[in-house]
Formats: sequence, C-alpha cells, structure tokens
Amino acid sequence: MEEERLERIRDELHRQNYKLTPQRESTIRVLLENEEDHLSAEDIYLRVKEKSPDIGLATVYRTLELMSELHILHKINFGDGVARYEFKSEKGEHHHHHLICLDCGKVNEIQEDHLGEVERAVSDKYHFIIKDHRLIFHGICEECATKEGNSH
Amino acid sequence: MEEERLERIRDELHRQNYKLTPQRESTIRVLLENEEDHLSAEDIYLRVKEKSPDIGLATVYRTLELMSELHILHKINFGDGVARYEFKSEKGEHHHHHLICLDCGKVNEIQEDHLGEVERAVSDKYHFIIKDHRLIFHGICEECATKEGNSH
DNA sequence: GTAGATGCAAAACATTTGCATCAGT
DNA sequence: ACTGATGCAAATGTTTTGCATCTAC
Repeated sequence: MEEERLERIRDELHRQNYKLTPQRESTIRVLLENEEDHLSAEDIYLRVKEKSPDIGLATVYRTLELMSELHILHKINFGDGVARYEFKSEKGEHHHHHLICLDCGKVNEIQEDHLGEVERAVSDKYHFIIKDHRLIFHGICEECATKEGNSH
Repeated sequence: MEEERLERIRDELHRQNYKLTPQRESTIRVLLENEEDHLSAEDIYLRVKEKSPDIGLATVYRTLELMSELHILHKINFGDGVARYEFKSEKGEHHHHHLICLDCGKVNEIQEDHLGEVERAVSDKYHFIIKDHRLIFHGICEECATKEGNSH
C-alpha cells in the first residue's frame, strides 16, 4: 500500500541520484493520504507543517517540481490561479477526467476513459500525435442539484 | 464581418449599461484580428499599445474581465501560468477543443465536438449536470513530427 | 569534503485594487 | 453634476531564486 508506493518513489529518486529526505517523504505522505483532494502547494505545505513544523514552503515547491519532472506527479490547473498535483497512474495510459462543480467548487475524478474513438478521429484528421489529454467537465454536482431544486 | 461583430458587442455592452470606450474597442479589435492565437493579457496589452500607446495594462485586464462576465469572451488556462482569452461561439453550444504541441508549444483549435456520447454517459453515471467541457490534447503537431523524424 | 537539500528572505511574475482624474451624457 | 472608465502605482497571491548553512555519504 502506502509504504510500497513510497518505496517505489524512493527507488526512482535514487535511480536519478536524488535523495528521499525527511521533508520530501513528509510531502509525499501528505499527497498519498489525500489522493482524492487535488491539493495545492499551499494546502500541502500547511498539512506537512502540522507534522514537521520546520519545513519551508520553498522546499515543498521544489519537491513538487522535482516529482513532476520525474513524471511521478502531474501538475494540473483548473483555472483558479493555483496549481494542483496528483499522482500519475503507474501503469501508463490510464486516463481519468475531472468534474468541477460550478456551485460548490468540488472536484471529482471519474475513472473512465471513453476517448479512444475521439482520439483516433482527431489524430487521423489533424495528423497530430496524441500523447495525453485533459478533459474537464464543468457543471452541477448531484448534491448541489438536489440541495435546493437549483434552477441551473 | 469584424465591424459587425464589434457592433453586436457594442449593443451587448449598452444593454448592460456599459460603454464601448476607445480603449475597449482597441482591445476587442486586437482580439478579433488575432482570433486564432490565444493571446494572454500581456500579449493583448502590447499589441493594443502599438496603436494606442496611452492605454494601461489594468484597463486591458478590466476589459477582459468584463467581457468574460458578459460571456463574450472565455478565459482559458493551458497550465502555463497565464490566462488566455477567446471569443465564445455566438450560437450557443458549439464547443471546440485544443491541440497543444509539446515541441513547439503551438495551440491549434479543432472544431469538432465528438463528445455528445461521452457527455451522456458521464451525466447518467455520475448524476452530474454538464454545463460545459474543456478538452485539451497534448502531443506532437504535424510540422514538428515531420521536421526531423522526431522520435516522439 | 563534496554534492545535493534546506530555510529564509527577497525577487519575480500575473493579476487586482485604491484612488484621483477624466469623459460622456 | 453624476456615473462609469481610465492610468498609475501600490498591493496581492503564487511561485521561483539567491545564498548561506546543513546533511549524508
């Protein structure tokens, strides 16, 4: 589980001559413990600080940057001015999409990847070699829709 | 053509008790003349400044913000730290997607919207009322692929 | 002891805001 | 005159950097 994934990350770091320092470990643990939540750097910093009060914000940023370079994390931007981070799926092409609620702002992941056909069509028509995609749906989540017969 | 669209924007502004000032007009003209280019606020500012050197950056930002509120422009974020702006299609639900080249950074629009089925599936399964979507493909564009038998 | 990692403060960058002034009705 | 719009400079918020210090091998 968690330890295992940490182990694999440590190995990947070592392979590239980087160290898994206590600060990096704390940062990664926070990410592992909050995988559903699409935390921003500041969010992560505050949570790491609870357990390791001496960590600096710059270190968190540097860790996130490094992990993104190593393709362990993926930096995403939902358009609200802060970057958020999530683990890349470990086995290649397992894409997922995001549902963002316009009412409450919650971000949900959905695990399907129904885009095979679409990708094929686009790739053929525009001669564009697709490496990745990002699909975001904006709308109203179930809770907000039922909450108050919302007129959306 | 351009004048016509400007006319319609002027009307929309007036309907909401806003004015089409010279600064706003210059800003909108730059957007109309560079519709393909996904300009950032700074880009727009520099181009407006060529013709109207006295305009301030804040005014450009305020204009872009206003036009976004009025649903004339759409503010998008490709994840590079700056917001970009494009006109909303005038007849409602005509979505388009973006192809971003990982080599040269160019952004191309594609006009299809093949997502009807996908939307239906997602909407049914997750009880999420979809209002809009954003689909971005990252990959290698035709020029970059041919340019040098690129190994991507 | 050397190379990488850290914390802090300062810098950089995009964007927003406060405020005095200006323009159009 | 009144309302909204502007330019400028200052403020904000996020992220990056410079640098002296620290840590692990």
